[in-house]
Amino acid sequence: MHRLLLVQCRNYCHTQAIASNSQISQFARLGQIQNARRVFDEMPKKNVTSWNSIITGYFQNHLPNEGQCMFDQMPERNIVSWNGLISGYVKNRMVKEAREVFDKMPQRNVISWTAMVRGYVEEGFVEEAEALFWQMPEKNVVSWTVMIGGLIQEGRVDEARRLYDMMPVKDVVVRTNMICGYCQEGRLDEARDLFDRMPKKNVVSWTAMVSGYAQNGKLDIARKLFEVMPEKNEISWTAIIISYVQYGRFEEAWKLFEVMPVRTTPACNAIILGIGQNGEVAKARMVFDLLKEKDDATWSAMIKVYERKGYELEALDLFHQMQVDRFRPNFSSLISILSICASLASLNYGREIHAQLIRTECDDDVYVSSVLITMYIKCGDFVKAKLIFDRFSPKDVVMWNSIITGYAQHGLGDEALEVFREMCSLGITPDEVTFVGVLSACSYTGKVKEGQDIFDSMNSKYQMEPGSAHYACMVDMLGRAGRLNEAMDMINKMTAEADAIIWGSLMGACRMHMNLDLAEVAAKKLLQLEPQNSGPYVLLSNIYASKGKWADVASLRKSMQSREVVKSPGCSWLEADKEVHMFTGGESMPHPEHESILKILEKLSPMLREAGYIPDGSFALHDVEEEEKLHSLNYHSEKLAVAYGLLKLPQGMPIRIMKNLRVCGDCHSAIKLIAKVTGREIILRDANRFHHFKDGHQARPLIIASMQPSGLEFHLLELVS
DNA sequence: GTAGGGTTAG
Repeated sequence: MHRLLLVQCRNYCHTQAIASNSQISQFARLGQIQNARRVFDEMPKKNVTSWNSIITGYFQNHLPNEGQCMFDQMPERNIVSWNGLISGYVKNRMVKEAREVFDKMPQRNVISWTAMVRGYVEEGFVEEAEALFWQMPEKNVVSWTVMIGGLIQEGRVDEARRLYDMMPVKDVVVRTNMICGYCQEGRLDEARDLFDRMPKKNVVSWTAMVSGYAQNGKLDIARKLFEVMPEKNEISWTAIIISYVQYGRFEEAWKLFEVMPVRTTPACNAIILGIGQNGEVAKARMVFDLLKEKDDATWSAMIKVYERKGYELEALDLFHQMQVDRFRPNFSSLISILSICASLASLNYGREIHAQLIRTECDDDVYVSSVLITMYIKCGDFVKAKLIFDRFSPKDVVMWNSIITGYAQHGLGDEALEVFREMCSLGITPDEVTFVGVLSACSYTGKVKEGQDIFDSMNSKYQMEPGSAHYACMVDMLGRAGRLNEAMDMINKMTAEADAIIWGSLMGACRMHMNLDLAEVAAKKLLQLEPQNSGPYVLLSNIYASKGKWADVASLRKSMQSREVVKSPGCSWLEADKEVHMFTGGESMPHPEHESILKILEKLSPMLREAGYIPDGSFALHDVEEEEKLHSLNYHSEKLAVAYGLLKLPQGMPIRIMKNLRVCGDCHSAIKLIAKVTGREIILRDANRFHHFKDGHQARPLIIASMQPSGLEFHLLELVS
């Protein structure tokens, strides 16, 4: 009787220990190492498995020191304990420590060897892995699989196949691995052959084959296979959705996303990026909000969408929120935020992000450096931009493009051409973007001859077919120079249809040179291509009004109303007295000091006229009486901002203004003269580029320390909210 | 499902 009780008691204790050990592992897997430890501590009788479980738990939770410490304290060890230590170090990317354990352990089995081979494979030390693999006293299907995986990882698929053929016994895992290897190299037929000959397929092998087709652009085959696979899991769904997004097939991606049974984080991340970049920003945000388990990529996907779609403030807000939710700013979110600093010309915030990149050692990267260069240039700090550019080596074409485009945007045509020539002399082949940069530099600075030569060289020297952006530059260049007929010839010469940007360039040039006939042609084309763009309506209406064709004016008005075309309100801002002041055209939202601003403009008026200023009503957007039209010109936001700068900023300090739209032609000539008669330097950044005014010229920019004083982003947030 | 080695998405 006693004996029976004792046995029962032992069984009970044994069962209890199993339950507790299992709990330890479960907690550890969930990342709750403290709970795991509590269960461990509370066990009345721990066995070697309890110790092994808690040690593995520490390594899983990236606490290798604690794991080693527990190992050192163990009352007894078995081979599982030693193997656990090896794989623990491997998981923590400490292959050297793993090897020390491997060399020190009293006995090894096939698992010890395989774990060690795996350790080398993970670190990319495939030579070491191979050496060890061939020394193994015995191999099993797992060991072969690990080695084959290492070779595949290195792109050595044929060698992997040789090993695969040598294996005495193959199972579904190694077959799937080999299939993936072929898929990664785009060798789909060989993958498919293995797949078809598999004696037993599982969901993983199906998914591997589906994703193999999908990743190689064979989406329709992938989809067919996906439809017929006997069982799907979240990974299968995610794989095909991500591929649809990657190949720009957002509709199909969304349709599948809607019906997938379990939505995973990677699928949501891809969908946010896909539909967001496709313009459905609100829907993307909905997916973002509904996703409970966000990861780094979720946040950066949404931030990127906001950045790409021009929602700067929302992006900054989310970037802030991301950190409130304890996500460290990651590489891709920092890049998005840098682009936003560039578009807001917020140098100080940009510098902060730069510092953050340096701290996290993410700055030594060709991609980051290019974005940094763009940021510094758009914020007006050429010196810093050039410094980063000069220091980085080797530069890729994107980095060259960053600096060339940057110079172009500041009207520094000579510098842009110089860098372009340097690039070519170093043997870097320019791409489409390079030519857009160089041609626009030529256009802004009136270098028609150089521009034409470079345009011609695209085809003759680089075998590159000019695209619509290049034609737009040429039309702009010829148009600015007043060679409107040549610009029109350029358009007619195009093989493809001219787009809205090209006709817009022609229209702008016609307006500049008062060629009403061609302007009408361009505006009518533009009307068809962009019915929501208010520009051509206004211009046509002005043309008709100037000819007294009032019936045409009225019908334009009508179609504008029926299509609900609205002119997006112009808005300029500048910093004075440590505050950002915003100006809108018209009188709907006057600045508190509106009266004083008007007085300044009134005072300036005779001085400007004397300096040769003729108000140009053709830029005004209403077909009102001429007198009134000229009056409303004075209300353009950029002029108000300049006047306010004159009022508030001390003499000698440059007046820096930003505008959300392109500066109007009248304001351009007026501000040029304001700079002259007041002796002030004025830097205006509009939606398109920078304008530097000094001594009555569109000046060459000096080095500008800061385009925008501190705190802009937060002021903007306040202004909007 | 008590502890140690391998496959599919990112």
